[in-house]
Amino acid sequence: RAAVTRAAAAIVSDGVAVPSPIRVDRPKRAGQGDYSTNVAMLLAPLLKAAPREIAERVATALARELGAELVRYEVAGPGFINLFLSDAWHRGALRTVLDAGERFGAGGADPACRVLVEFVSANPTGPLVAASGRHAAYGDALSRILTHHGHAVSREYYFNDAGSQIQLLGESVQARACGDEIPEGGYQGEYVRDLVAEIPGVADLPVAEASARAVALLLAQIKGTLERYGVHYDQFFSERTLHEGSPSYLDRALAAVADAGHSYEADGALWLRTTTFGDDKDRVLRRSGGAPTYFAADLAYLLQKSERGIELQLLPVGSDHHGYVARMMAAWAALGGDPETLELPILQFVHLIEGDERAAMSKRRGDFITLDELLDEVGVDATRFFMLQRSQDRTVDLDLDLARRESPENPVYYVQYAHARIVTMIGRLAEDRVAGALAPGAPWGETDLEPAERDLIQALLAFPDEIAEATERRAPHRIAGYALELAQQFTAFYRDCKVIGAEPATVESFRIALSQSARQTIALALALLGVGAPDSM
RNA sequence: GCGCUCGUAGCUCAACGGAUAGAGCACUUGACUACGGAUCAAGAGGUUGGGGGUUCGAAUCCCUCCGAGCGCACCA
Repeated sequence: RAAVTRAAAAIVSDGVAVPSPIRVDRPKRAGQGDYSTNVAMLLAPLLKAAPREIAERVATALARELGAELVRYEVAGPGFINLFLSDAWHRGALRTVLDAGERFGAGGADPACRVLVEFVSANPTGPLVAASGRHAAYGDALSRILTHHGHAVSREYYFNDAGSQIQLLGESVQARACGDEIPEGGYQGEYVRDLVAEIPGVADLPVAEASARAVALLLAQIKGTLERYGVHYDQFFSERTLHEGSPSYLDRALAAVADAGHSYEADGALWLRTTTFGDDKDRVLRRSGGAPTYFAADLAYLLQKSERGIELQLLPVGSDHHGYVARMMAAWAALGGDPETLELPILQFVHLIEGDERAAMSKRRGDFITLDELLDEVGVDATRFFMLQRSQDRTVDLDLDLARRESPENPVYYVQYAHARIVTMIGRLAEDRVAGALAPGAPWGETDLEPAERDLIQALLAFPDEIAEATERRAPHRIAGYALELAQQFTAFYRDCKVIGAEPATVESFRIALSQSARQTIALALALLGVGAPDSM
């Protein structure tokens, strides 16, 4: 890509900027070269010349740039330049992959910045439900990808430990303990009974105390589930702390929006004029009864985060909360925040399907499948991969009967199998034989490469672009798709090219190195998804 | 009614301005004395919901219609 950019710059006159998103892609169809670029078609309007004529000029300049590495080129279609690269170029490329090691594809962020990913953040009024598995897998994988890309990422879980829902939880537990009817809108799940057993004398405690004890127990349970799922947080942030101190963050946030003239009193309540910033209607900050709303705490939390020097906040929310996006963006703007630094990706629903039935899920009714139950049945790796393989803006239908059968429906097994197979194969070789094959400057032969070898190298080289794409689109599913494609490319290579015993020994060395690079990159991609790369299955 | 998101192979989805729209599952046919058959090869399967526009080029961007999901509290 750098060579193409230089070649383009060489043919434009001074002062003309080369258009920035120059594409250098692997063509979908065979016979269209190893790589293909659209640069001539981008330059055509600027240079006021026919794309194919420009393509010839760029290609001539490119041939000088690349020397013998460019075997030939052709100008095709409306003005694509198809590039055919030498085997030596491919071998050199493999060397860079191998030498990069675990850092392959890393550090592309420019500029690198401090990012906060706040995800799941389910209130501790019950166990995590299966659908939370999507949020947990998404936030965690996104964090891993952003980190690999070079950003400094912290992960946070914001939990509500104050307010009406929490009081309702305490009342529900006490009602259950006394055998009374659960209050209107209260929590009815079996886990409420468990809480009664775990909090001795709960019926006689003050409600606030009962609530606090229940929250502590449920939060510990949630943390345990997340640990099991392989999701680690840097901080669990308590809403209550935003109300504490004098002045509290809540006080300061309210003062900040008041000073900026964005809040007003009406009907006895305090309102934030979110309509100034594109929201449908203004929102209440403090109720006429005097109690702050949850939204007011959101403002306080935004203020608290902005004081930590965070440069980008990512706050994935469920599609049922999408109405939240406009008001959060408005809140951020009212506090003087830069709209570029707050993003709320929307995650579509997970539907659990059992037989023909769509399982309804309600925490309050206690009618739900927990994430722990899902993990018991399906396992961590398969659950994570399933949750991550689809774009976040698609709903996921999770068929429990299918998942229980460990059917090949979930391609995670295919990817893991490819990894295990490489480990076993390389394990058959003596350690010094492998070390020799991988060593810097090891001879890898000069015979013609097989098509499968070139394809596999090109698949490996696509990884850094996939990281960049997944980062920009906040789209971990790109990595899941990549892992699958890479595993398929390796399997095709493995079918066509014998590794152990290949003649001459330099070819064997090269194929050992290629296999090792594939193993390393499959493991890396799976690691970004939080999925294990087993040595055997 | 207003808003957000989504309509792509029989099913589940990918492709987010590039060439003749790709995978997996299911279906049909074939391959196990094999560096791991949890595999592989081949076949069949499409007016990208309809219409219009922008562009050298549109599944992708814009408009409109149709359909689906979800929102539209001084709850969270």
